[in-house]
Amino acid sequence: MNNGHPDGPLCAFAPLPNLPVNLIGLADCNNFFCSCERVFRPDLRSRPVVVLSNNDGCVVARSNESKALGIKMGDVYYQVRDVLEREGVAVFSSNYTLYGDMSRRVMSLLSKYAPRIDIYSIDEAFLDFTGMGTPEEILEYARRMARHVSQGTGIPISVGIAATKTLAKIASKFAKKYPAYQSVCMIDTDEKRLKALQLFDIADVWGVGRRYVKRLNAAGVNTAYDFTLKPSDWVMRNFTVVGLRTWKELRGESCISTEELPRKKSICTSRSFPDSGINRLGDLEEAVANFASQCARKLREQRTACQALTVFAYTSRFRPDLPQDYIYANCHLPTATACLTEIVGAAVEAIRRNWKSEAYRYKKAGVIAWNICRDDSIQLSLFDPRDREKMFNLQRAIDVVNLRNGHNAVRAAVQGYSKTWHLKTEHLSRQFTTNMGQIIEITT
DNA sequence: TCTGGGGTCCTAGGACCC
DNA sequence: TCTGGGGTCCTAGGACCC
Repeated sequence: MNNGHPDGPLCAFAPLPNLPVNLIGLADCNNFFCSCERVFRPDLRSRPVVVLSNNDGCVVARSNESKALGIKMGDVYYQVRDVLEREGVAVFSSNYTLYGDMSRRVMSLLSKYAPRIDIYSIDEAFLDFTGMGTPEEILEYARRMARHVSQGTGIPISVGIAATKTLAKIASKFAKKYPAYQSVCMIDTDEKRLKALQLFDIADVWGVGRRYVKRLNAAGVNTAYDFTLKPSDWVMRNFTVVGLRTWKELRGESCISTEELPRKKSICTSRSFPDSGINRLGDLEEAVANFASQCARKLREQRTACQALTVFAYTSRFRPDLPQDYIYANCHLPTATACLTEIVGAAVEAIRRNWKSEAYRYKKAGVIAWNICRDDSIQLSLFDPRDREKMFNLQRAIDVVNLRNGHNAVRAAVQGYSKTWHLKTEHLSRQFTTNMGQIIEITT
């Protein structure tokens, strides 16, 4: 293939010779959060449903009926509340405990269908179908998989299959949109690929966000097909290697790896505060201490430790009438750690050091742990005054106690109990699948 | 009154070294 | 008085994803 200056579509898209044909599947749960809520509320099966973000801030998931009513992703709840009420939409606060557990069930069923599965997000996974049969066989196989997941969990899924991840994403959107595909759409020939790209808006391509769309439209690119006609050096110049990867993937050249996801490189816990935010140092310390404690727990869960922390807090940009401020504090730890007391201590110290005054109302704050390494290969420091082994044992004892008695049964004092900064969740469903006390009841 | 949370990757530019 | 150039590392910021 000449590098980026196609003479014409057919020539440009001739399949590469002598390369094995990959077939990558993308299984995507339909309207995942809404579907999770519906599993336990069959009365909602044909009623519109929406799920709200933390603090009941905005709409983050919509059932098809809600989409048809014109409810948009990201709509601000208080601005659409009247419409939702008028139309009889069932409204839920985010119930991540429930969604996480349902996700595990879906993924566990999917993993029975492919030798390699790459869980990309809470509701999506890539499956490697390469070499598992003829395209027709794989199509049938994937349809069986989709039926199995839907029967086994109550969550409907759509599957796209193609030579690259980006094309598989496109295929899955077709599968979701047109019932005739019976939940699975496969792009296995160049002819189908060209047709799909011509029908596909560039704005909906994986890896193309709002900023890119603006620039692409200005350059006359409106469909995914238009983009593939641009020369590669133009793509490189304007959209860096990131855009070039997408360009190649659309042309059928796989370059987004299907390797297993590595351990996380950063771990973040952050929240918005209800109402207009908090302005007392004590409250902010308490919130930051709890975020830090959660980061430490996530680090230990994946058996890692971190050597740097960032603590941030900022005021609401939607309130220009209030004074604006942004606290951003980095701190490095002498030795990598996942120990509650150390991480909470460092985070609280950082926020104290950067505190300005009660004139600011902080709307959101968070803690990011980074410089992460495995906990079995921590580089020790010669000048470390602490007894590492003792701290490690203490942490393990705390974890054991908390496992039996709940997350924060043993906590740092500064984590407190005041909860002035806690989330608003006025429409929370129960923890049907993870809490014996909230298990579903059948009444006759 | 009320506007989410948790990630990754890439690049530009400054600091620093030889 | 004259004051280089190339490499590497780190960080902030911008873009993207769900």
